[in-house]
Amino acid sequence: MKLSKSFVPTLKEVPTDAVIPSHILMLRAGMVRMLSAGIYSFLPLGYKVIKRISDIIREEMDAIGGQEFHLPALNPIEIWEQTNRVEAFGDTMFHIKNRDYVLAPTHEEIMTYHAKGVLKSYKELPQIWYQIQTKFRNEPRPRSGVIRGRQFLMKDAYSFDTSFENLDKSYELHDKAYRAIFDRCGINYFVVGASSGAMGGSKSEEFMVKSDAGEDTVAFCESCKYAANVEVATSVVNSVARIDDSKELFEVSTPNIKSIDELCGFLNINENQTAKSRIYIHDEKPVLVLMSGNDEVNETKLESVLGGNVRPGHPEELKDITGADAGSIGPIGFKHRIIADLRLKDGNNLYSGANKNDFHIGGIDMKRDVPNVEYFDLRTIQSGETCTKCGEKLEVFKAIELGHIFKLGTKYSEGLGANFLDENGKENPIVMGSYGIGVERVLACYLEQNHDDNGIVWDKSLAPFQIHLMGLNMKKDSVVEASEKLYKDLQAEGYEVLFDDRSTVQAGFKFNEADLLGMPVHIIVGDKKLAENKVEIKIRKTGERMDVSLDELSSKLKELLA
RNA sequence: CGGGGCGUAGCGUAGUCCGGUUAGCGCGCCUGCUUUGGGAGCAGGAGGUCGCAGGUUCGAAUCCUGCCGCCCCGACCA
Repeated sequence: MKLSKSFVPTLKEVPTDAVIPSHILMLRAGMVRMLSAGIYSFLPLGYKVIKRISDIIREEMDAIGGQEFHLPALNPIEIWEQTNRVEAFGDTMFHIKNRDYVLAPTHEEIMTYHAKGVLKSYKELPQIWYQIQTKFRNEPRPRSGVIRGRQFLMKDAYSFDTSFENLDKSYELHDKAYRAIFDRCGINYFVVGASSGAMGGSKSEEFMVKSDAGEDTVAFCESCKYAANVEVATSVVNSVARIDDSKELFEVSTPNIKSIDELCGFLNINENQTAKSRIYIHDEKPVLVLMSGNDEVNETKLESVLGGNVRPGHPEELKDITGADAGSIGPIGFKHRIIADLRLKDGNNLYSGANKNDFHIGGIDMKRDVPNVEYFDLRTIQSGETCTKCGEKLEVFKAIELGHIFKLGTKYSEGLGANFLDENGKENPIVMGSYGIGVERVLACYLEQNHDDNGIVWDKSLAPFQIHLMGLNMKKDSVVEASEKLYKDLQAEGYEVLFDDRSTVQAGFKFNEADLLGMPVHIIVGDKKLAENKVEIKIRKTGERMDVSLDELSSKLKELLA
């Protein structure tokens, strides 16, 4: 592709709306342009990379027996009503105004619809069906460029099996395929066991990339590769020590003391001598949750302990329930259910709120004074805590979810009546799995991980072009002649070449733009070296440069781009 | 949906508090000449409903009201 005739609108300056590196680079390298919040047009260079990623996905999906579909984005709303997902998605689903259609946010229903009545016999299973298409979700807040958009490209696959045992096999196939895909894309990722949530599946794994732009928070152990969403992550934590001499309860005046830090400062005590109280509402009834010191309540853990949704009590409610405002609430005299984090188990000589504003109570003995308390793991773990698997330090950080594989079970086959006949002629719902990859996210994550101050650093697997050929002074006939010939020859050898043949820009401009666009190998044709029958090669990733004679160029490139 | 910020030429911005020339600057773009190995120089030029709609005023980018859009934090995230 000749740059003089191409639409690659690069930017020298950073657009103000872009914050994270991948977004900035996609805009600066002329790969995408925004149409509206969370809605992006892919320009030729960006779309070329999207096609590379899609091709890798396609190859690996086909390798496990996947069959590619092309499905409608416009769906009759009735199908979605059969699985109650119009309600489940709520405002996240786009609705068409002048006909009863919705824009598909995913395709479980549609794939199952096609399986229904067609996959009738156990002899026809298993099947793996997939598609790589645009999905639509009315995200309340699109962000981070292409990472969270209102429309986005997704590869989603669905497996159809006769049993949960066979589903395990399909699941394993996808697990392998996903690792192959992300490896080939050059992504540095890790796999997190996730809770399967409301989808009713038994197992689920997320493929994640560490990034401050991520929306998930995960705990990761570098040493043993333990990884878990912080919502469910555990760590080795010592419980507060029990002291031999258990004091009596006593009340202390603590004017204007609200936080644990203030309390510790005021009384000159340690954080682990305190028990923080949080009031949650569950089933319309208050529950007092006691945490040690500044430990944060993990609401996901709390919900799984209590069963069902919880919400923090409103400030107005707190006074009604406890007689005090937040900051002075405690277990002594509290009339409703009390649960506490495991760290507090059987602790004594603790300080907590007195359920009276500006007072705290000391000398609390959990065994003696809070006899009905129940203990659970309720804390949100923190970076630096000890891994329960190997004893090394855990790291907690933000991550982007690139892919998700999970075992759906029969929710959709039952909802839509997709059944098959087994060996005994008995009708059973098809057992399904669901497997997604955010295609643009692969691109964004790659860029997050592969750039330097000058721009993108493409690996040959995703690079839009393998070679960036530059004719430095295109007003000199020798340079024009030599670079044009190279352009043709290299293409004839099977390389994809971006040729900066512009006569209007200077050498320095071409170098900087080449660094921004980031093709793996740059070939620089200048008149001085050409006089010696040589050109210069630059490796983008290392910055290494070498002079190569035209005779040896072909073999050198084979070596570099093998 | 809550909190914060922003909206002036393709991009980046000054001017807005305190209303008053023809809305300024850098990059980019067009023409010409020069230059040609790390984002060139000189000269000339094009390009603006100052987000939109009302209002106040002799006069509004600037003040007031409403709306729209974008970014960040939070809520949300099958």
